[in-house]
Order: sequence, then C-alpha cells, then structure tokens
Amino acid sequence: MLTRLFNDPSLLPDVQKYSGWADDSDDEKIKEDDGDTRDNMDASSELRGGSRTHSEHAGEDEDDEDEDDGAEDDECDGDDTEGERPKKRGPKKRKMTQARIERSKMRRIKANARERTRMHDLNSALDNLRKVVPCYSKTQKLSKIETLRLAKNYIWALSEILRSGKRPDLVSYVQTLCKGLSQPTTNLVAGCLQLNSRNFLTEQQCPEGARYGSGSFAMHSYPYQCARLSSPHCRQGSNSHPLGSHGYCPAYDSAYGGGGGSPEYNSPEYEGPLSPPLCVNGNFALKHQGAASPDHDKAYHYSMHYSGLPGSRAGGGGAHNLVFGSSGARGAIHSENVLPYHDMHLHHERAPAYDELNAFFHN
DNA sequence: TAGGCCATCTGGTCCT
DNA sequence: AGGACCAGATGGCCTA
Repeated sequence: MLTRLFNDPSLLPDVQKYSGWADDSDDEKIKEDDGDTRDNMDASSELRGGSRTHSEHAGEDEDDEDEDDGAEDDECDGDDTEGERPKKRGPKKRKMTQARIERSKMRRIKANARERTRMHDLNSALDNLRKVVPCYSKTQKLSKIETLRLAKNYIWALSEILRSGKRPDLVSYVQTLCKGLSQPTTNLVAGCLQLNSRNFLTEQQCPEGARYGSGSFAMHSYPYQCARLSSPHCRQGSNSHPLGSHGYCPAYDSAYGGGGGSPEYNSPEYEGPLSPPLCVNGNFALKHQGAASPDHDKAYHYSMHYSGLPGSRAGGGGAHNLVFGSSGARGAIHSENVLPYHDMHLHHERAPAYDELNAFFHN
C-alpha cells in the first residue's frame, strides 16, 4: 500500500514530505511542505490545532505509545492522585510527548495521502464511467452524481433492449436515460441524443408521447449519440447538420457517411481505450472494423461499441454507437429534428441489421 | 451572493 | 497494527 503511495507521482510532494519525516525533520519543514503541496486547501489543516487536539487526546492514545515511556502513560489529568479523587473512567490518557506528537502527525499524513489516492482512484473510475455513458464530454463533465444516475439509467435501458429484443424509440430512450437527472443534464443528454430537449420535455409532460411507443421502448428509428462520439474522427467530413450546436450528432454523421462537423459542437476528444467494446447483444467483443468493412454499417445499427484503437473505424474510430432501427413516431419530433430523423430513417431502411438482431434474439 | 460541486482532511469503524 | 472504507466538516471554485 505504501509502495503504491510512493509510486504515485501525484503524491510526490507527500512522498518528499515523508522522506523528510523519515529522518526526523522538524515541524517547520513539515508545515512548509504541507502548504506547498496542498492545492487550494488550508495549508495548516492537516496539523490543525483543533482536530489534532481532539485526536491526540482521544482515539490515538491507545495505539500511539507502546514503548518506553510507561511512566508518562499513567499520567492523566488527575489520575496520579489515586487516593484523593475517584478515578476517571474510560481509557487513560497519555501525555503527549514530542515523539508521540510526531508519530501521530506522521500517521495522520500518511492516512491523508492514502485517502487522497483512494479518492483519485475513485475519480478516475468515475471518469472512465463518464466515457462509456452517453454524452461524454471532456469540457462539460457530468457531475459525479449525474454520472452515476445516467449510468444506472443507461444500464437499465440496455437491459431493456436485451430483454425485449426490440428497438426503442429515441424519445422513450432519452426519457429512460434522463430519469432522475437534473434539468441541465437532461438537456445535455437530450442534446447529445439529437433530441431537442424542449421536445423531450414536451414528451415527458404529455403522456401522449407514449402512443408512439409500446411499453417503455417503442419502435422508432433514431440513431443517437453515445459516449465519445464527439471524438475528432466523428467531426471529420463536411456535412453540416441541420440541428443546432446541441443537436449535432457525430453518431449520425459517422454512421451515415456524412461525418459532418458542427464547429459549435466541438466536444473534447476521447483519448484512448477505456473499456471493452460493448455490443448490444451483451457480448463484449473486440471490434477492429476495417474502413471498408461491409459490416460497418450494420455494426453501427445495432451495436453499442467502440474501438479501442483510435481511427480503427471508417469515418469514426473510437466512438461507440447504438443506432436503433426505424419506424414511426415522427409526429413526436419537432420540425428541426425531422430532417435528421428522415435521413436516418431512410438510411436505416437500407440496413436490415435489426432483423438480424431479432433473429439472434429469437434463436 | 447563494447554491452546487469538488477536493481534502479527519476520526471512526471494520477487516485482514 | 495498519489499511480500507465511510461520512461529516471545511473551504475553494464556479455559475446563475
């Protein structure tokens, strides 16, 4: 554990601090280093008087002093006068020698470093999660809680697809994804998924929207952008999308041959592989699709996937898509969405992928 | 300026 | 005993 600590470059200042402590450097040096290494934090918080006082006189007493200053161990406020006053209950409190204070500080600092590392690990895992849920953006990161909520909804949505073996319509899909999300996140997700959030909200408020669907997922045809579709390869090409900046969907372009890049929608790049390619059929498979692969379009139509190798896909590369097949529900979408839908729809008609998927499901 | 989000510190508890 | 995990506290940053 400590080894990991020392191997972590982000903790280098702490490591240096530790080395200083290892040779019994004085408190002044410690405090100096402390202040330098703490980003935006109260430099003295680690050695704060209040909390230190508390710990020094409470929990740390038991494990702190195990050796030679036994005489001091017996010293507790008033404890030394056995006959005169009733003995205090509870653990005996030990006098804090300088050595014990030093060790206590050392232990606390090490614990802090571990905790920092732990939280960094947690955050990086969360970052990875951000990249595999829909609407990944480096610049506009989802908050932690929103990431978890969206991930939960996403898993649920995919499970529903697996369970039903049916294509969901985009509206239902977005509604599912956005369940419990904040308004800004809902807008973001809806925008990422090519659905004007206003329309989406209208759908949400109007149960009639459900008439386009059957159950939680109806049969519609919308491609939607999933995580990391904002990668540069998705911005290649020249087609300008009729949707606004929020509505621009690299998935659409890359999947349907356009690859147009709305300059307003220059989402940050996705860098590098993160997790195994995920297919809608639930299998994790490494996909290295050649640019001219005949299965290319098919894969876009019914698989949620991305290549771990940037640029390994024609017109796209690292993005991962899930594109549903076609059917009605146009009425639920406002005019600004009609065109892209139309294009997608037509495109989808050329791709029998979903039938194959259904065949797979019904085997 | 309030509120949301975040990083960090801290002490307690549990586990190995 | 030491580490992992957790939750509360605190303060900074950002945005509406």
